[in-house]
Amino acid sequence: MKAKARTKVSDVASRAGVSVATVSRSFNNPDAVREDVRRRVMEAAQALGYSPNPAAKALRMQRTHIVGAVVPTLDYAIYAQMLNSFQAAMQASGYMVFMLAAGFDNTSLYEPVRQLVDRGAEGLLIVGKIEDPRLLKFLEDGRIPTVLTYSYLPDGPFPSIGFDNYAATRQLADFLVRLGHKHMVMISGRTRGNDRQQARVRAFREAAAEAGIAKTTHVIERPYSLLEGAAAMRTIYVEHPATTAVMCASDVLAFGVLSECKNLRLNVPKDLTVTGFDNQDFTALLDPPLTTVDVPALEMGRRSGEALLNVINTRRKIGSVRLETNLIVRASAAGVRADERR
Amino acid sequence: MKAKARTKVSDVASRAGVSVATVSRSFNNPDAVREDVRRRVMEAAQALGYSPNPAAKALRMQRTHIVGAVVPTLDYAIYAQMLNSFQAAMQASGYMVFMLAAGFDNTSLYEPVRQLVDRGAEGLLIVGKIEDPRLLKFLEDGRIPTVLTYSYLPDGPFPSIGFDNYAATRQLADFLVRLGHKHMVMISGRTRGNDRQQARVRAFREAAAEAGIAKTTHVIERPYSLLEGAAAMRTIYVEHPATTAVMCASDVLAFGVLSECKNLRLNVPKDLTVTGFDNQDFTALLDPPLTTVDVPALEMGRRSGEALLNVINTRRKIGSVRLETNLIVRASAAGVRADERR
DNA sequence: CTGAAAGCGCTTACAG
DNA sequence: CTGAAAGCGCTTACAG
Repeated sequence: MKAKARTKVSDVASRAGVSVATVSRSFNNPDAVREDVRRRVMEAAQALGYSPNPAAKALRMQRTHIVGAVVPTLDYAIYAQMLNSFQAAMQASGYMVFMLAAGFDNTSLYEPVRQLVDRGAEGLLIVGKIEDPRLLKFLEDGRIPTVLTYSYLPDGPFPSIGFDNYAATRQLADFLVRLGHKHMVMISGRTRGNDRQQARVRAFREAAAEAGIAKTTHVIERPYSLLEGAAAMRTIYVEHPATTAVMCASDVLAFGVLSECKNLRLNVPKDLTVTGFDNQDFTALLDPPLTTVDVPALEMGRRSGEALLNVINTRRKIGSVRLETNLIVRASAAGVRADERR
Repeated sequence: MKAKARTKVSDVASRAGVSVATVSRSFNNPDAVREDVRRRVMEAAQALGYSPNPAAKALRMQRTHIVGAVVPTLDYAIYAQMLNSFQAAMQASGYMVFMLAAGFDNTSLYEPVRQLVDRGAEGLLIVGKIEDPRLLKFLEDGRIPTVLTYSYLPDGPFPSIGFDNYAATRQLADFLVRLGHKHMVMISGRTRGNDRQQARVRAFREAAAEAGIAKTTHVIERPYSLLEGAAAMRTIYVEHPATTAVMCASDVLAFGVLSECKNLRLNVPKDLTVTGFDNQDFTALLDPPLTTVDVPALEMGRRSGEALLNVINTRRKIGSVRLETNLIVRASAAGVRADERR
């Protein structure tokens, strides 16, 4: 068993009794071909199951119609959704996408991204701020069309389609402060090479500082996972027993926390307020339903696709877009009991 | 701003003072080049940041080193995990992957898969049995290396790396029968064009038939989603009030069922036994922890990658691989109370 | 061990 | 409106 030879322009040309130039024109510039000739060509192509060789086409046109998408992981609903809608947008415009799961740390992205470009990616979608100077230089020197997403970064060298991680987190933290919480812990994701997490931690700390409760608030850094959320909750229970609110940087961490609260016989929200981030579908069905922040994953993916196409086609600098987030208040967050207002 | 011209073999050649043939050989057949010459070439390439044009290489070699992966959706942990490990395996061997989310119905896969091949995919990974005759003919006529996954299909035209959906479901159903359940409902995913779901439904029905309880068992078909699981549970509560066990074809459906049970004041497992499928990480943290079936997603992805590489490189027919699943018994499943053993 | 040349399958400027 | 020919950037059989 061996690969069958693909039919090529010359096959179609001889079957239709025309030159290869005419076959090519029939596909790419149909108006330049007499109608009956074009029809004959198309019939021949159809009969032979012809489709142009993408490598030959790419070599000749200097366009691969491939882009690369760099996400932290596929195994997290927000990124999967984003990628789904990005992919759909690109495919609708005739682009294919190479997907790369590169982890959450953006400080050593050069090698993997370089590989994407070497393999033909004409443009790139990258989640978060680029923290790797080599990569930055490579993209700028090579003038590689690049769009960042997830973070809104209006001052950077590349357009970004994202939301304000600081503002969204700050809104939630301020909300908890107003509910009377003075002993709060934030469970953040890994902050190394991750501007989104850094912004969230900063928002939490500054909210606490401005409320005058910096001394009674803490940040615990953990990888995103259910089990890590649960483990972090046990740590909080032991090391910060006065805590009345736990703010998680992701719904998955919060799910773990909620589950551990059951083991610890802590009632949420009576004994403890818990919040998440992302508004994943399961949050509404947790017990109690989770207060969280709605993030426009599908819209980010779609609009990032449009933006990237724009940059690729026009080669012009375009502006960043700041998408809205929404605080979703559900039963897992409530005010502090009078006797806890120390 | 315009794209910068990429450096090409001839640039490296002139900088190193050799012919393009020698540059090419230095990369692809280093032993055929004198050591000092090769070093000079490599230094020149390094200095210029050279990497071979993939389109030119693909055209000349008639190899794109691209494969396509067709999954139902990215937004479901099992497929995301599978794709992650498939991708890693392919990348390790120098292959890039075009990803395609094509939905759960395999009866009209021809167009999207054809696009993958037209865009250069040399081989394909497809989740589940192919139910589209046009696609089958296209793949067989074109001798396109193809590996199926998720389903174990030893008798089909393509090798498969998957598990026995019938056996896994049957094991679970028989387990519930032994616990004394006589009024069972299965919430299955959509069965149209989906051999995995069909096998699971068949396993459930045959288990019930052999236990002599076919008349008191039912199947409800719903899309995979939390909310659909919850909605299905309300339907069961109203239309099949005698039900003592609900078998869900996915953990996500079961999560929805569990959540709805809380609203309905049904205690699981005292009033109702609930089971899932896939052993997603959250199942252990549900309240109560969910009885489910562990599916080897990562192993499927990795081994499918190895199998596909094997077919691409050797062009030989290879055998299918049947992976093991494990019944994970947790608190959500228990025997029927004496007064319910009607 | 090295180089000149052919050719992979396209598209398009040029000539008619 | 159509065709002959050049050329995109590689690799490799061939000659030396």
